[in-house]
Amino acid sequence: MPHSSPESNNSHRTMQVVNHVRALIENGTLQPGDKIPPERDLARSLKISRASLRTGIGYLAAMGVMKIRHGVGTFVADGPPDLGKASLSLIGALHGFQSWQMFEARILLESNLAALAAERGKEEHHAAMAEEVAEMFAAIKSPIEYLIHDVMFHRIIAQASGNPILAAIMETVTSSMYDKRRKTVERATDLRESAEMHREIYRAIRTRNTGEARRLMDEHLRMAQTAQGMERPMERKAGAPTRSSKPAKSRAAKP
Amino acid sequence: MPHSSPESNNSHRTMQVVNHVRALIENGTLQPGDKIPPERDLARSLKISRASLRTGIGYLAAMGVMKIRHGVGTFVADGPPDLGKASLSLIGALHGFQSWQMFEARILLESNLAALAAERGKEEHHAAMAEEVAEMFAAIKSPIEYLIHDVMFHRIIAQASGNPILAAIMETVTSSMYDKRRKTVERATDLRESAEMHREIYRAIRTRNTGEARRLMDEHLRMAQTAQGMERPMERKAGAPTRSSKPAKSRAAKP
DNA sequence: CGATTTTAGAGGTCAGACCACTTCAAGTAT
DNA sequence: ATACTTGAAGTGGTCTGACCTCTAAAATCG
Repeated sequence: MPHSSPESNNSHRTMQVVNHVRALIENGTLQPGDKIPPERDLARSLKISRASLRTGIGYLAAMGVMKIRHGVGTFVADGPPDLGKASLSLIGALHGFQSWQMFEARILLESNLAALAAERGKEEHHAAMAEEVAEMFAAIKSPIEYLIHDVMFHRIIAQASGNPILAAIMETVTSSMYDKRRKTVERATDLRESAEMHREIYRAIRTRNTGEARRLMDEHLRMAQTAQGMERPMERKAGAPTRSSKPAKSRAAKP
Repeated sequence: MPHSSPESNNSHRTMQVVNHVRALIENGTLQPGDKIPPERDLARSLKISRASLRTGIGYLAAMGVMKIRHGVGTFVADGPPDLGKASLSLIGALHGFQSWQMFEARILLESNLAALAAERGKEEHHAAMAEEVAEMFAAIKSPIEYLIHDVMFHRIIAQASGNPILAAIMETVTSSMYDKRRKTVERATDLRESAEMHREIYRAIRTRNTGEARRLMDEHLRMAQTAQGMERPMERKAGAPTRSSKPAKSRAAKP
């Protein structure tokens, strides 16, 4: 399974490291959670300076492919894939992303993910979801703990969708909203009602009612959005937009 | 407007650089396309070594926030935002993303984007789209050039959707498929038919027929998917999945 | 046996020299 | 004059090697 991928930018040595790791990952030598050799050793074996090696590793870490632990070692990332949690936040600042847009993206992604989960979810997923729902009801008194299971529930749905790419995207988007979500949950919204909704969503997915799953998830998230006061603002008639996003001058496709 | 964002990993100095840049971006001092000071100067002004500064800059570059040009300088990224074009490719290799999953994600995103574009698109977008459609018809004989306008057309729709986040995600996904798309287009599919479909999509969006826009985009992309033979494979009854994606737990690394 | 200290190993930072690429202006040939 | 060549300045890329900090596990002490 080839892939080429231009990887336009970056310097020679950096790419050398990235490609080396990529190769190891693709041929199965490196699996999620594995530890890679110490920088000094790896650098020597690749015939490059430790500094350059570090640049490459840093590049991979920035994209969430590697996890560096000071004093311990460098590992291949495991757990739910994401497109680099920090990126959305930075890119967002750069292009002036709005909260309601974040929510819109999340609603769109998750409602469709729920539909896919209803269509393809397996027993193991149903079981895991049921458990999280139960935990939510059990944690109605503890907002912090409730949120953990809430996140888990949505994550399981993403996995159940059978499309890890969409799951990764969702993970990236939701993790960017984690801070605000936490604050909201802490000032005690009606967790009981929230738990009920999750249960309904679970049921729709279990009974493979795709349409209902999508609808319920959509409703659930819109409610959460309202609770955080992040609805899309009124349409402005004219005048300067909050942040112009002009058609972007030429930008010819790559050669 | 604060933002916190945990940014779990990464070392002190790296974050120092990242946050410094982030601050400059957020307070408007740094805008897309701007050039930042030379490494030597910036390093001195931040009171850190050039090596550390470079680590931070590299981190930002990996996420697509900065663009480094050897011998020229380092700039804030401009053009359509993306979540780090390389990341999806790497993460994909790591988690065994399939081509059909990529396409499914793209179809889901773009069909909804088309619907949003139909709902919110402005005259400027309509005009730009019309132009690209015209260019496509004009380039029916030149696959390479056709593709450029094809990409542009979809990109404009993404902009017209009014949600830069979804647009950025789409950009990330589609750019990962660029290679294969190019190969396909080059072995001359019926470009005329393709152009016709784009025109229909354009019309649906212009007339603000959201449902039709979504349907047509969906149809258009499924057709493209079939042309590249990337449909979702038959459902397997039982046995081991191509790549298990179990709930993911511990992290253990064995020395 | 349990708490504390030591130590080995891994990543983080630093300093300064030198290499490679881009630009662009001065110089030279036609 | 015009066009090609050359060279210097500026900027990112890489290298070396020493030293710092953090973690985890082994050694030691109470």
